[in-house]
Amino acid sequence: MIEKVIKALKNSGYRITPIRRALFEILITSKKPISVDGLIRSLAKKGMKPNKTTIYRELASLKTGGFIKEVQFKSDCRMYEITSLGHHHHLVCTKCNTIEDVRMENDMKQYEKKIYKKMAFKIFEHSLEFFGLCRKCQ
Amino acid sequence: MIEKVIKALKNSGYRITPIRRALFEILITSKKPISVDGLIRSLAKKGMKPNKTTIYRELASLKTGGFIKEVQFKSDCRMYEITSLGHHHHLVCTKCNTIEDVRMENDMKQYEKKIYKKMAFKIFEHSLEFFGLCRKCQ
DNA sequence: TGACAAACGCAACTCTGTTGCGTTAAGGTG
DNA sequence: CACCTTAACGCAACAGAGTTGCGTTTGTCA
Repeated sequence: MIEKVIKALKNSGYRITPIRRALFEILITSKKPISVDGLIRSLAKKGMKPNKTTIYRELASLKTGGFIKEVQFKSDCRMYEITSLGHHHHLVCTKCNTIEDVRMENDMKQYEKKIYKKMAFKIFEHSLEFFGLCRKCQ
Repeated sequence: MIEKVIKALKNSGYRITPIRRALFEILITSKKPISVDGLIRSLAKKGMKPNKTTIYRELASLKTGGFIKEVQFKSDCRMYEITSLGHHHHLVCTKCNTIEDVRMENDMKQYEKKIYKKMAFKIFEHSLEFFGLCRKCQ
């Protein structure tokens, strides 16, 4: 998995630096959106203390490259996740803050068609987040 | 419309100050989410130059009172809209930045039931935004 | 192994939003 | 209508996320 991504990065002209590799390891094993703060702390656990500027620039670069995706939840916290996980939606537990993924694309396509017919609005992308209580917190 | 809201505010113990009244006039006539910056500029057009602290506190207070709702789109910009418009979703044009509303609650209820059955996640709230091109920008 | 540009670190900065505190004024009471 | 209480307000200082400029380091390719 990681080697596949590394290869894709190389093909896109990215250099494989220790930080970049570690960053992808974290994003891949995390499997759910992670904040800049979370990334920096995960990197610290690997013994790396990169400057925050580096992280921000890295995320911006990888985002324009299409390798990662920015997700916005309530309040502040911008979060990032790997795009290779495919498009999906999030279940955010308002109690323990864990995030689960859900997939239900076919249904959403229906919506988008309906909206285009009704309002002539051409949709390219959407973001859908659910807030509630996870199994454990109910 | 505005008088109805004013009455509801009074009933909830809010005082009716010039700024607060103007704020609701703006939110009502806007009919779509508006940013803090947008609010301050709209107030300026009415000849009011309130301190930004006032606006932030006002929005926080009205939010906990349930009179307004915070909406998060891509990137930064927190936006606010009146709750009396009812729950709905947004069509954000990525070219001209205009925002339209869509309503399709029944369908979403179906989703939430499906998710509960499948994943035992109890949903209380969701946010759904579509990004694309509006009729004019296509 | 040397050259070049991408990647990096550092410091200073910008922008959004917050906090503390003293002042003003909305609205209820006599 | 005058008075009183406290919500609402303004100001200044602050906090945190993210950005910019610039000089240095390092990955990669010839």
